[in-house]
Amino acid sequence: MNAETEKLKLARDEFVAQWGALGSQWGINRTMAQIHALLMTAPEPLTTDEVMEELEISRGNAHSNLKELVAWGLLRSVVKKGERRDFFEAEKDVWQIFTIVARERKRREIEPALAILHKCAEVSEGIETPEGKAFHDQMRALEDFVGFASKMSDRISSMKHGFALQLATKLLG
Amino acid sequence: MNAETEKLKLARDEFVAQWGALGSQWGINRTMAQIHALLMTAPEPLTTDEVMEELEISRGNAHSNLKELVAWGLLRSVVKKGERRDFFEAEKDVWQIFTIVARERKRREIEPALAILHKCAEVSEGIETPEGKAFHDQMRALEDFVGFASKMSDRISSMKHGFALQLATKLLG
DNA sequence: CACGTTTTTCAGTAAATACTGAAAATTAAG
DNA sequence: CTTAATTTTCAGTATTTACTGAAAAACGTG
Repeated sequence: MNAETEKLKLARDEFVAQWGALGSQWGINRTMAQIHALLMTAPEPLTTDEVMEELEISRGNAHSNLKELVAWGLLRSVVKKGERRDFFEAEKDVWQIFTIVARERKRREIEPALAILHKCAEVSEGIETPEGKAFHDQMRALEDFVGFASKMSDRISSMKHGFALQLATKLLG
Repeated sequence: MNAETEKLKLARDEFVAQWGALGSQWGINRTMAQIHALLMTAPEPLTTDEVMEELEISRGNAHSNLKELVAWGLLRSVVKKGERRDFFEAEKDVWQIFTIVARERKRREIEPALAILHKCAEVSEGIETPEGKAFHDQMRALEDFVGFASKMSDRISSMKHGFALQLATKLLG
């Protein structure tokens, strides 16, 4: 292996390791983030066994995290002609990755929050004590804000990359 | 206790419990989210002992999570005249809460990611193999996007609530 | 359908994270 | 300085979450 290939391997290993560590900060588990990093920087789709070997993890672990990533839409499973095994490839387009993550976070974080806030605003409607009014108002304010953020997220996610960029540039200017 | 007060207590307990459960989905621990919910809906600042009693948690637990929330800027510790104990009150303004959370997430999630991406783009600069070029390009694309998102976050967070709302409304219209 | 290959499941275990409770440190007031 | 109130620390423990490895199921081929 020549010097350049060696250098690339080191950089890529670094990326995989660090991206995995970052995953913990986000709600994502380390292995899942590592697999994502590995496949985002893989020239070709990989099999489960290749992922297992590269990251030194068990089959069960590789399998469940690959499935999870496919469920998110961050990976696709592809079939190669004359091959029985599944291959996995990552979505590499940054705007696509962003919209997928935004949509998933909305589903898992925003929508449940909205449901709670709505219910609490509902049941505290019409309580006449000052404390009751304050609670109700606080729930409504939170509900309105989160609902608004949710709509924003949808709008931006459904934009074409170029349009979002143009709009954002205007915002930053 | 009359019917209305009872109803409010139930609604508030529900909110605290559910907000805590949601916390897990985010990277935040359950107790921290519960304390935040409790104080966001408290008519008056509370002491550590009151938080302990309300949530049935230990002193150590209450203490460390209160400190963490103060560090985030989501709680303030206030002194009452003639009282030795610390009281804690929550920031209740939704726009303030949003900017605090956005700033903290940026610091903990975006900035470390940027550092990694920048370093990996750096060290893979100039590798002449196709794989090296592809890796470098991917790192740059990610770095650019994340850097851009970071700037956007700053801009929006530093806006006045009214202005952000107005701008967003235009965006949604 | 029988057999090798690949995927999926899951009970048991390991690792990471959060919590308790009591002791130590700090603070304020006489 | 002494004492009592309060805050902080932290070793030990509990809980949650993630991982392993092997067995079972599903798949595809002759």
